Amino acid sequence: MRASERVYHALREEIVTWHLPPGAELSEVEQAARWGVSRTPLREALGRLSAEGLAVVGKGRTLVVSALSAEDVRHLFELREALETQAARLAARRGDVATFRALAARFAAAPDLLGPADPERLAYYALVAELDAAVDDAAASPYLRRSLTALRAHVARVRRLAQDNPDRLRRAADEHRLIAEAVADHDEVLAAQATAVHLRASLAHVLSTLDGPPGTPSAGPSATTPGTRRATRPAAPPVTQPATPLDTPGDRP
Amino acid sequence: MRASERVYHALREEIVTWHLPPGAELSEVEQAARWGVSRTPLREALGRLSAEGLAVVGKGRTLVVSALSAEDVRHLFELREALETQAARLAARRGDVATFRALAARFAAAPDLLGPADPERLAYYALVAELDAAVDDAAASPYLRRSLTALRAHVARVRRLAQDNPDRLRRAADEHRLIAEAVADHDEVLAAQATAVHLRASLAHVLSTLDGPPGTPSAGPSATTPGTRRATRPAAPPVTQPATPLDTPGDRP
DNA sequence: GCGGGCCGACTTGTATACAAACGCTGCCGT
DNA sequence: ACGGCAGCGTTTGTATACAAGTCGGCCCGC
Repeated sequence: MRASERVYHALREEIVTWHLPPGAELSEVEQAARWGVSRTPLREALGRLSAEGLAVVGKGRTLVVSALSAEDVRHLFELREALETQAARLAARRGDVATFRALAARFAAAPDLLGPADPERLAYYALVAELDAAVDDAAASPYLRRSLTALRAHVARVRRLAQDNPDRLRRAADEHRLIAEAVADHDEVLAAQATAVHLRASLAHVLSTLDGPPGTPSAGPSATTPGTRRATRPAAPPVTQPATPLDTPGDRP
Repeated sequence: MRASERVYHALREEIVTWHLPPGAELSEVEQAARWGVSRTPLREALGRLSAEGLAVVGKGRTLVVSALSAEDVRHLFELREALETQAARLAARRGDVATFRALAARFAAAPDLLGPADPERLAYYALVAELDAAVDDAAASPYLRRSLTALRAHVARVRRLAQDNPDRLRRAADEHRLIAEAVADHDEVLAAQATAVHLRASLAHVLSTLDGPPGTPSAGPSATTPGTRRATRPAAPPVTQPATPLDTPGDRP
């Protein structure tokens, strides 16, 4: 694979997973040395990240990882609603019934995925990714797909920002099931509206984990216990900390 | 200004204006020589064009100007509908009444701009651009704005592809007026729907100038005369011709 | 005669060297 | 003591040199 592409995917992954938090400086020489490539392919990678909005120019000419405030999340969901409702509408128009009926069934069984095992919910999120991919394919709209692909990186970053509790995930699974059912029924209006419903609920959940730092009520870990939030993650109260760049990965010196 | 940015804007303009038609090869060395810069900034420019979808990889690793078939136009408008209806909705929610009332009035008077003078309709299209900018500002949604900005290049390219007759432009002006009125009224639903109406009408017009090469009926140049279509433009029947790269611009040897 | 493989030229991908611009620090003047 | 300015250092922007891969054509063998 080309060096520029390899570095692009690696940096993108680090940004999405918050290993490179907002505000982290993306110095060309430093990153080039870190990934064992020259500045030329690295610049290309940074250019793509910048075009995607994952990196922005800082104070000087320095490129930094873009911020992600609560306001940014709101604005991001405004775009997301536009794109995903349209994708759902087109998928409902053109999609294959069996595909989405099967996905709906798997979402109906999704609570089985949310047991104590798999604390990262990898199986659940893989299922969500499958639905996204199926919608993209069914929509069959290249320009829309391109925009959605760029959007997904930001969405994934938000996912890591917010705390997902099992209760929310169960509700989300049902929202996804409704979307899949509507698409399978070729019901364009319902598919779009079900998508909008899901996005609004998702946004409300994300914002609730951001605005209420002490511990707003709602639901606990598994039962209705008003337990504490924000357990495993490195905690991001102001969301935009200056950020430490982290040391080199597993490359040779 | 930076060389890479200058070349990027120049190439983008050439692509949008069909001076570089679909299929035209964007050889690095050739274009670098043509614009009097090195390959490094030129590669950055090509990277941005590629990220925008204005350039795609051809058969080898050669980059060519992206095609724009009737099917592409349909797909483009699927994205456009998603983005612009949302922008209109948000603008209606947040926009300033006076601004859009004034724009509506100017669109009401738009037929005055469509006289025999100004055959390129620069004044009219400038007004449309003003409305677009006002909607973008009022929507105040950075992620959405970014996507819209990228989209506009493709839309501008389509505009040059289609033949705009005064009759269609008068109708379009009224559609724009309705959008501006709805935004001024803070009517989100109507603003989005008026935008959708305009886009569907616009798409239908564009496709009518593509699918019916001989001369479908509808309306003539100014009256109801069933005149001939396709007058001034270089004529693009298969839309995707191999394209001649055109000679160098006004740069020193 | 036709197919496969080799060779060559041209393209892009990468590395490095050079230049310019910006920020920062320290000093000097008021 | 504070503000401004100048010099320096570090950063990005650009150019060029080198490497690698690929496409096309040609030749040879079957």
